[in-house]
Amino acid sequence: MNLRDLAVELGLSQTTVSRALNGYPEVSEATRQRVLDAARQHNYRPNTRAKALATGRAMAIGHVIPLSTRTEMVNPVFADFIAGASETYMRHGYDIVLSVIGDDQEDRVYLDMASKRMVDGVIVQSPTVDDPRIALLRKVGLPFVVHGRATDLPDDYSYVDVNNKRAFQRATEFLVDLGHRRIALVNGRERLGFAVRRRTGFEAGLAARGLAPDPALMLTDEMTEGYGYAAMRHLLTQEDPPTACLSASAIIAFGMRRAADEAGVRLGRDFSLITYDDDLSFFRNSGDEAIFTALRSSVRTAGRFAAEQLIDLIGDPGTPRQRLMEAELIVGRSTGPLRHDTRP
Amino acid sequence: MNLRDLAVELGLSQTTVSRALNGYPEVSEATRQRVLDAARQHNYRPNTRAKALATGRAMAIGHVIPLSTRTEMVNPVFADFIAGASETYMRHGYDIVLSVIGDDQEDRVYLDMASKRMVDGVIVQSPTVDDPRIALLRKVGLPFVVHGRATDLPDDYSYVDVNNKRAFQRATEFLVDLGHRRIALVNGRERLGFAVRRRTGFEAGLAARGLAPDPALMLTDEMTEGYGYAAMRHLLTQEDPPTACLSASAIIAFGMRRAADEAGVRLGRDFSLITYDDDLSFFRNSGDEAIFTALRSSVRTAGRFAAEQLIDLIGDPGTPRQRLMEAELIVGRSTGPLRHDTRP
DNA sequence: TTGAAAGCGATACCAG
DNA sequence: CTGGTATCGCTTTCAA
Repeated sequence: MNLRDLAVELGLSQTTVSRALNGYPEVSEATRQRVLDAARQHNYRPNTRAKALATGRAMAIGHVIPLSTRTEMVNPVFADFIAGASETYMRHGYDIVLSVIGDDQEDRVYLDMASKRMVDGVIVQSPTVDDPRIALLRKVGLPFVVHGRATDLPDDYSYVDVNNKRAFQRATEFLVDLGHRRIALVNGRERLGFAVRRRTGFEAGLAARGLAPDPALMLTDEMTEGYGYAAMRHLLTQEDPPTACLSASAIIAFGMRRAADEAGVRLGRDFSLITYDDDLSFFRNSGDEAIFTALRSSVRTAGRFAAEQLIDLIGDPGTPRQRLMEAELIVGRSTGPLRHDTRP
Repeated sequence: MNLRDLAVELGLSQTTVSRALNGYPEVSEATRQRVLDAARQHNYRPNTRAKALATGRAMAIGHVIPLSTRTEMVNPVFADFIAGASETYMRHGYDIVLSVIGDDQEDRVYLDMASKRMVDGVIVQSPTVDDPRIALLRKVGLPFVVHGRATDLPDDYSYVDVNNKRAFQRATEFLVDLGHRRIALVNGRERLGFAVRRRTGFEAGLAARGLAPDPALMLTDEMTEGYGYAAMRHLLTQEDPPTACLSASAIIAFGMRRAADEAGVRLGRDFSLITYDDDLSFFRNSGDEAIFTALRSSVRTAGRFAAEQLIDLIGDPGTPRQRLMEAELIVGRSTGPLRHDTRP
């Protein structure tokens, strides 16, 4: 059932039917009702592609999910981010077009998306320190919002991010205040912007308490369970082992926990482990349910924010004004309410 | 740059350019090369929507991700499933349209996808025992492949599934052969088809070794970390506690591991825990790295299979023949090669 | 081997 | 308030 069929059946023109369906004011109420009823009855839905062609808007957002070429694995956090974003999209009638792609060929995808006109905008995940995608997208004129920030680039694009630096600084100070002096940092790869900011926060926290960072306690690698395991074993076998640690992700923390178990080290007693997961949440001695629920609900919130930003950007195509936004989502051990800090 | 621009620039008709680009044989080689070069040079990509409108094929597949209305959370396994599927899609030029939606309103999405003609087929995840979506999709004539099976329905649709029953039976027999007599089953909700088949396998395993199932050791609930934790505590405090357990998912196993830790029970020594995760993999005393890598790579394989099935189904629209397929993916402790059993 | 023209299913401008 | 018609960008007969 398409528009013409419907129009013929109603004895009206396509024009009128279209107007009635899209809420144009110049249609009489009686006609509109008749059209609406018929549409409902026949389960009519406008053909997305035809509509897109006619309006020039795809009503779709592209999400590009990088598949780490080293680990060949998807960060499960993206699922929750998308879940959050889709709440927003649903309200605004946008669809999601997904591309899962090795992080070495992302450029091609963005170019494709732009030139094939299949999406009105894209979300950029996990920016690297000096991310080339941002320039690329700006060049092709595809609206975008970044989840995270590219440290070395000017902040003249839209993003949703959390204050990684401050969070790690706080966590570090917290550990020092508990009496810890030897604190380790098990970080992700520093080509990722957030990993750099986390280290910076860690160092700032130590400095604020008059401590110097020990390079032997600062580890960095791809964020996997195996890395966490290896890191923890490595740390525990040092001659002057740390008594506490900041881990950059839940998955790392799982590995660390396993190594601790094997070594007979009880987390929370013998050793303090703080996990700050996926830009968004903050846990002590991770391993309990909060790590699943709180992390995920905050990632979802970030997804919602990003989607709202992007729709806003697209919605006003005349003015290419950019927006900055920083959402601070720090979630305690129990799933409490989220706090959002927005700066203009 | 669109087709007309390109045609004008080349001094050819749109028809010829289109034919050259799409590999039609009646174009002279010289012309084709000229067109191809110009297209590459101008970074020309056909407008997806126009193409879809003209051909009647969207070149897109719908994936509907259910968001459990109870836990409000996305099963991270879907990410890997989609990653696998997208390898296949990419090769065939299909895009993915994603809908994340509460499991109470899935019907609407499928209807929408069908009538809005935005996808050529869909993947159905986590079928329930008597899943209404299957009849719905068949009615609207949208090609689909199910990841899993709907137990109570005839097998006259395409699916990719693993032999849950046999896997649980084997695992159970394995535990009995190790000397265990009191074995627990921490299962998912039995409205899901695979949960039923897992229990059946568990019971069959016990029966095969001459043991009777004890209802007190058979738990069922939504698969969360908290449930695993509660289940383990519950099991350990019984008057005649089990010495081994089958868990239905990694996330449950995490919770059980936490409870075991707290109770001072060492997995693999005091208590044997086998996790069979997300229809696809099989682990002993879960918690090591294999659980992440092996699980995920097998889920990806399932995604690839499903995508191939679906494309095959779509590809031959004349014959509505259905295909059955059962992939058996059993992965041991270390990430070994996958074994695939396909029966026609 | 090439080109003109008719759709595909909607929107939007211009008349009436 | 309603309708005719051009248009979006591409594919696909049908003619030449």
